[in-house]
Amino acid sequence: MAMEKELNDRKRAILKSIIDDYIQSAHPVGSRTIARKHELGLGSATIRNEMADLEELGYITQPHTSAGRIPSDKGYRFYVDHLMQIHNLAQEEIASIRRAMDERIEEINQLIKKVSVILSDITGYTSVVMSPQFTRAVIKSVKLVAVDEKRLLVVVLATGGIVKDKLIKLNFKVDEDTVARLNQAFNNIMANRTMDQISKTILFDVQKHIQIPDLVVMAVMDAIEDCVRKIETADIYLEGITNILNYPEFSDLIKAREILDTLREEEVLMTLVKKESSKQYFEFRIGSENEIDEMKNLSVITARYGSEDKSLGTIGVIGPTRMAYGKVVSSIKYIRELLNKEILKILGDDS
Amino acid sequence: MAMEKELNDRKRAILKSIIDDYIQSAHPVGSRTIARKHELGLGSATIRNEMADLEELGYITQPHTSAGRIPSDKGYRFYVDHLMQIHNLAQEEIASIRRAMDERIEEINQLIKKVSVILSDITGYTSVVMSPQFTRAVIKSVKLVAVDEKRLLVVVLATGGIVKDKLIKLNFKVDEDTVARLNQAFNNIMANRTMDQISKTILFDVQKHIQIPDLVVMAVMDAIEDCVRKIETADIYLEGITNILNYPEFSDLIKAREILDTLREEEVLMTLVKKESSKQYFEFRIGSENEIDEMKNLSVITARYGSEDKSLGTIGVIGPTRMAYGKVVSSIKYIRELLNKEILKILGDDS
DNA sequence: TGTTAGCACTCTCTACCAATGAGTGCTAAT
DNA sequence: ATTAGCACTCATTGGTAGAGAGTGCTAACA
Repeated sequence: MAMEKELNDRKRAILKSIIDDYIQSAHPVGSRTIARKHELGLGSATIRNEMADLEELGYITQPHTSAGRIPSDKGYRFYVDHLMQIHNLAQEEIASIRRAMDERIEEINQLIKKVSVILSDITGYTSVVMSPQFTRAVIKSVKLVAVDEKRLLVVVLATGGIVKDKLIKLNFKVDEDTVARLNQAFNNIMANRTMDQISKTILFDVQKHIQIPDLVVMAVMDAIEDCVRKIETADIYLEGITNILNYPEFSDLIKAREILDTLREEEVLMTLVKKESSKQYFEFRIGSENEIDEMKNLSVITARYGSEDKSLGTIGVIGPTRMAYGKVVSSIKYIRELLNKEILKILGDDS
Repeated sequence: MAMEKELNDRKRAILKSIIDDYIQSAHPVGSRTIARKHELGLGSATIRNEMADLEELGYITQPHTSAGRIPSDKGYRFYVDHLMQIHNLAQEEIASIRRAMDERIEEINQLIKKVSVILSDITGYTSVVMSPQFTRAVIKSVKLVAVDEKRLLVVVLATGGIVKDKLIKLNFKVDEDTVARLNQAFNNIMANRTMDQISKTILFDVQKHIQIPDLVVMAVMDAIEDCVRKIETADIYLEGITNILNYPEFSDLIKAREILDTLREEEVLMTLVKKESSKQYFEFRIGSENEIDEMKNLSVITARYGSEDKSLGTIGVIGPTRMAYGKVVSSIKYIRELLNKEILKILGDDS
């Protein structure tokens, strides 16, 4: 776009200095500070002129006449797109992540939760991680296990090696034979189908055929549907919400509480984490770019995880617009890799 | 104790007025306020004298010379033991609880979580609910289900109708026959035993006997142990932490954050929720009565739930010492009853 | 003898004001 | 084109005076 041509190298350097400084200090930064701390070989007056230009162009603003400048959302956007440096994680950070990931984790949701904790620990912001979502799961087989006279464990095995189960309680006693027949019947209907390929009418036929009370068949059917739903819907883990309170921009208790409450709403998280532009690997939503009003002065950075061709879920960080973007990006990158490896370990390498 | 005799009726009435007022207003309450708002038929000067006595006795304190009085922990303790009124829940509160509990819940941990949310909603404080804990669970039976060639679902059924399962991944392929033999063998060893009655040596014998690779047997054994551990340990649900930010006593961001962080630690919650004096049905820990330093100006109210003779877990509320004790007690009472009923529905009525 | 009105006193809180200082924009010199 | 210098702006800080709420004490009263 034209925007990129708007700024010559010197303006870019100055903008970068301002933002780097502001991210670190949280104070409006003035021309003198830039002239001193960052070695641009320019006097403060020159910088002052450039800053006036940058303000005119909308990259920075002045909270009041006699204060320094702070980046606008547009400024951050330019920073993220063109200026930001992504320095690698420090050796000790890597070590601490490895340490945290050390213990063997067998369940996928536990893994997601742990990753979420690590991400918020390492960045110091709030993390949000979505568990893998397997849309239109194909049922490989169904198993029914009689737990006791009146209870059945329904196990659904889907492609990709995913297993979900559910315990149901019946009003009737069912004998071994009945369970076996149910088992058979359900497998016949369901194997290699997705849930929406299974019409209730087929089910109805079977029901007549195997002579088992309607209620039992229905209960099992419901349980299976439930399992599939669990496979197909994603859980969201949010960690380190209280980190929000660390940042001066939220020192207003009322505001802070508002944000905390907003972040606790499942739907809000969903909109943060949903796959929007499927091309991009990383996605930045900076301040006012967020749809939700309460988040207009937060930034959200998300990335897809999963294999190259098939994204499984999203991993992300929420913080003030004045966020250490570079650091967060490198953290997410690194943790994303780890997560991918671990998921492979759990799900196995069969597709 | 002697303490009770220390206070004549008039002093009690005044103390009650002070505390009621302070709970509601959060401002130090002066003699004039009491004389006006509460109809005790006394002049402010009289009340002033009594207040001086109450302060001497340690029930109230003065933040500074020219301020009103606020209750001390000792004052709250007396209030809770002798003065507090437990008014029933308002009709509309009951309605809103019922509404929230309306949908059918099948899993016990979901139930606990929901109860926790309701409790924090209705009281406006933070709630903490412990899931049922079945100490020294007796295994009724074990079932192994071959999910696919290399994976086994281990299902443990314990008395009380509790079922837990775990999926394990083997390094070997196992055939139907092997699974059947494993199944048989484990049931022989484990049925009607608690975990600690099962020595590894017995297991070892079996292992030799049935001619199945050590690793497989071990893996299954581990999984069973894991299931039993899950049955025997309690989860804790904490809801409405951000409510903390609503109360002026925590308007200091640093303090607030400290408390939020403390409450996120599992061990802390454990000490709050552990069954201490097994006689008492309700338990109050007021301010300094708490062991943990960070909680010295919080109060915790807990109650046991479960049947008369056997307590299953704990349900409680955390708030500032200036808490609406009466309201919280009635809320917990009511919700406790609902919880008991729902648990019975889920676990069934067999012991 | 218990209760209360009155009063001097204490201490926090708020409003207001002046001084400080960081930062700017503009002008003139380099 | 750059920069030194200067007048100007405005948030922040510290200090002070006054208001207000509440107390303790004394003296009067039932």
